[in-house]
Amino acid sequence: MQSSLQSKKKKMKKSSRDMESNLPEHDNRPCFYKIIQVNHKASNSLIIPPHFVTTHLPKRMPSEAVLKGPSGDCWNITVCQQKGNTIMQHGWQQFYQDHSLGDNEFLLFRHNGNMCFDVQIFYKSGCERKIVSITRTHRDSIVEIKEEEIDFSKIGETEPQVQTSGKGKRKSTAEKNSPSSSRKQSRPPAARKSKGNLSKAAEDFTSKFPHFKHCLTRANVEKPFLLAIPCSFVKANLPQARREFTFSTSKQKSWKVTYIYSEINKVFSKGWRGFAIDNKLKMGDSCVFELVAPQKMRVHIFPH
DNA sequence: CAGGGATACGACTACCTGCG
DNA sequence: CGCAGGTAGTCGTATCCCTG
Repeated sequence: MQSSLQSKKKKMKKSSRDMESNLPEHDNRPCFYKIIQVNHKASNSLIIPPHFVTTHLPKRMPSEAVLKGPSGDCWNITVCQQKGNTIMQHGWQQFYQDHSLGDNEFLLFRHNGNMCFDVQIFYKSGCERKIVSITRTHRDSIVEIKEEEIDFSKIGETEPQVQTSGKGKRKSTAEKNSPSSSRKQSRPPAARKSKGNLSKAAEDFTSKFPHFKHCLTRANVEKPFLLAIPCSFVKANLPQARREFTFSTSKQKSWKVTYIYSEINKVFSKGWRGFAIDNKLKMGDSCVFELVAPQKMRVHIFPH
């Protein structure tokens, strides 16, 4: 008991060290923040806090500002005066859309001088967004992929190699436990054991985009049609809030799929059913889910 | 280094709600 | 009423990490 407490303390110390290491050192640049409220106004323009304008911006303010996103790409924004406020207008909408800003997300604007701002984006949980925009780089990459246009059906024809899980060095709990576990018996044996059965093509798949691989289970392709998302992927790349994603495959078609975030489950639900049916997904098929943009998922299907 | 406890995560079921 | 969507909870498995 005590040992587990100690390990927890160690983990906490480690995570706090990690957090500290991410903090900018002695950043004295003037800054202001904005919390995004999803509405028509927020997506069209952004008011720069008047106090920030008077204290940090030149009186003869240029009519253009530059926002440098977390990706390093820049957006040119028109700055104008409206009803006594200084607002970012033309160009802001593009920045807003490219970053798919969501409700209660937090933006930190650091002024580098010359109306140039570094922008950091944080989820409402307080964690910084790392994957943030369809930047030029990303757009280029998407184009690259389109140009390559891999023929997935051909890849699927390659002999699917069933990967022996072999991860656990020790005896699994299942082996240790008696086979008469009531819960275990209540489930069809085929419903499990899907893990580690990714096809060779799926195993070999690599991408410059964040992605996760998944071998489809019964629950993915039959009622209740849910697709669980690995927590590690959620933590690293997805918002801690419900979002509508656009799923696409190599066949120039897209589906709207709702991503549901809760303390217990992180799943794709609404819309996934349609996607699974339209693509004739079956238990045992391997899929790679590639996050090519904040709310755009490209799905590579490798038939079993 | 092996064994075992603790824990995180994935898979699944059950149940509720809303809508046609 | 049936179906689809959404949520909460349970259980099994994999993995981490401590101990001997």
